[in-house]
Amino acid sequence: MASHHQYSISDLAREFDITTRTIRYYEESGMLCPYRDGQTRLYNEADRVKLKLILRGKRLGFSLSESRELIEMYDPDSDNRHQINALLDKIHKRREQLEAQLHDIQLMQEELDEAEAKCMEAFNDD
Amino acid sequence: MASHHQYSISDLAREFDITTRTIRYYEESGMLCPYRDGQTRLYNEADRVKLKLILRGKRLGFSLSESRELIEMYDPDSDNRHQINALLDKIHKRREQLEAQLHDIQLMQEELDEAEAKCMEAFNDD
DNA sequence: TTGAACGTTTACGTTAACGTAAAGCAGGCG
DNA sequence: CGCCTGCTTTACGTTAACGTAAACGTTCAA
Repeated sequence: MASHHQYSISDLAREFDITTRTIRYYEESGMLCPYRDGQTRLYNEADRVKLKLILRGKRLGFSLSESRELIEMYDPDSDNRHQINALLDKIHKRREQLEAQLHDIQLMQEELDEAEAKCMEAFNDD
Repeated sequence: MASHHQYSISDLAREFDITTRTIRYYEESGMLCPYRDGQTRLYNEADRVKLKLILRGKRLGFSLSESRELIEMYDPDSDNRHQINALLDKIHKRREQLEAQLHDIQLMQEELDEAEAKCMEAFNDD
């Protein structure tokens, strides 16, 4: 059912507005392992999604290794109970972090409201 | 109206769970300039709030200089229209960033729900 | 009075996340 | 054929945000 797209490294670089160096660096760090046609890297849809997740993690302030942990949760290689419990624990902690972050964002948004109002006010005082 | 508290550098370090080096580094970067009693730094409530803002910015994935920009918006030194317009522009852009970030968080929360469900499922399959 | 417990400065070290430059191979085109 | 475009590798450089160590000055309780 479709979506057997192939992407070159610069296709992805263009789409996500990053450099090819960045993509290769993510591969160096073991976060991507594209198929090779000879020397040339060929990326499929799964690779593309992974890259997207990495970049979203980055926007959320996660380090690469933190993002890797998150992404590894979706890999179907969890085989024993101990692993699964560790994963559930990670999920729980991550969720707490996100909620704290949500709170931070709400606070900052309120303050942006105030700051904006203050600017407007200063604008009318002449 | 009180709140003329004084804090030592390690008071703040303890409260926010960071090192004194970190606090001094923020001063080096021009984000804090505490009162001095001789050589010794003495921080007041305003300094404490500033530090809190810096750390919140950090949790939100902002660099120090980005946080500085945000904090400077609250300093009452904006004197001309050009400045104010620039500030309003910054506020607008920051708000867009925050909304994108909110979206990212929501997505990630949904995925955490799914991941958790998947784990639970694997847990029941025995 | 001495020795912890706090503070200070100066200065070099470290890590993550790339940037950048050099040198080279593969394919298409005028 | 020569050149351009796009890919590759290797490898050293860079910046932010501190860590860490050395050497020194207070203060205060035993």
